Amino acid sequence: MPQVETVGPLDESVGYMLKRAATTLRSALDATLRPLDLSVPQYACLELLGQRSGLSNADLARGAFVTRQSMNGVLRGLQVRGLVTRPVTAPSGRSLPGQLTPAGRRRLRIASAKVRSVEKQMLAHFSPAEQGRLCRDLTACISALSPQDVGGLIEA
Amino acid sequence: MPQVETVGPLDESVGYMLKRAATTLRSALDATLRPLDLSVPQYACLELLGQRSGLSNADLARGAFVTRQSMNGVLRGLQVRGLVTRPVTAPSGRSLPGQLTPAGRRRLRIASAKVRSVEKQMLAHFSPAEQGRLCRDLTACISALSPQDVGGLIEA
DNA sequence: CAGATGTCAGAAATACTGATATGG
DNA sequence: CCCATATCAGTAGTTCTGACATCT
Repeated sequence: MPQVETVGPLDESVGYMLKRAATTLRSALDATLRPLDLSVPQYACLELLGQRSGLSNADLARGAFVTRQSMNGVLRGLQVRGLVTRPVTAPSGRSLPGQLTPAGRRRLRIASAKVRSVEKQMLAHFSPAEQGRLCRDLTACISALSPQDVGGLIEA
Repeated sequence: MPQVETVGPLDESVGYMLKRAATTLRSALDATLRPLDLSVPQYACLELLGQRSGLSNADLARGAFVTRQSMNGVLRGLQVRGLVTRPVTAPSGRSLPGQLTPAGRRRLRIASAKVRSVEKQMLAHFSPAEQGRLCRDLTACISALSPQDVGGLIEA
């Protein structure tokens, strides 16, 4: 049983390790949020609304890395449970600004603490400086792959 | 239009940036592999078999971060297209060791080059030393969250 | 007009759960 | 007996694609 844990070229691939790390974190978050009856996208939605009230469905979808359709379902679930409210008619344009209810705020506070605890465990052996460095490294990876910065060829 | 790109607490969350980076990379890989008629899991499967011939379906599923059921479908697709072969009867136990066909090896060579190119773009502004450091950082994140290393509480 | 949004629909891939059977 | 494997089935959530209407 090779276990695939063998040291090979893939273990030196940043892309592969990036995927592994993201998958591992996702699993840990799933397990942590399950007792709160929240999926990761649902938690992300609450967190986004907690940090900026009035975000639309499309805003939340981008922020949670899901499609508008999926976020629509997520929002419906949160509304049914009374954690989020959205006006039935758009105050301007077509966007429906979402908002946390008091219950939503309470649930978010608990979930947020558990999520921070998982992140703390993940970064247990990192100094604050190293955490900031890792964050900047990841940001650099993102911008280097972003469409507007195809400058890899232009500003080479 | 808030755009969600605003600088907020989430931008300092390693977990959030990890997810963003993984999503961005996934999109870039999707676009790169599309012309080759390969999905990311399919490419991962070929890459794994290229580096270690004879991996079973379960091995490949673990290596590509998908369930055994999904990898089963992936493998079927690759077999139908003549890129991978698997024996119909297990030589020992129940595992069916997969293997690349000559056509599979050719396809992998092309795909692997394109994937490396994407990774190179992602790490354009990283020195080799910084790449190694990022890889080690990600590895540290993974092991800190892994079940066997719940030592966060034990070796605290 | 272009662009963003909300919404609907269908096809496809995937995950999750549970169950079965086989082999080490 | 325990564990890993392969496989099948059903349910659900997600993505992708395309389309349409509304509003700025």
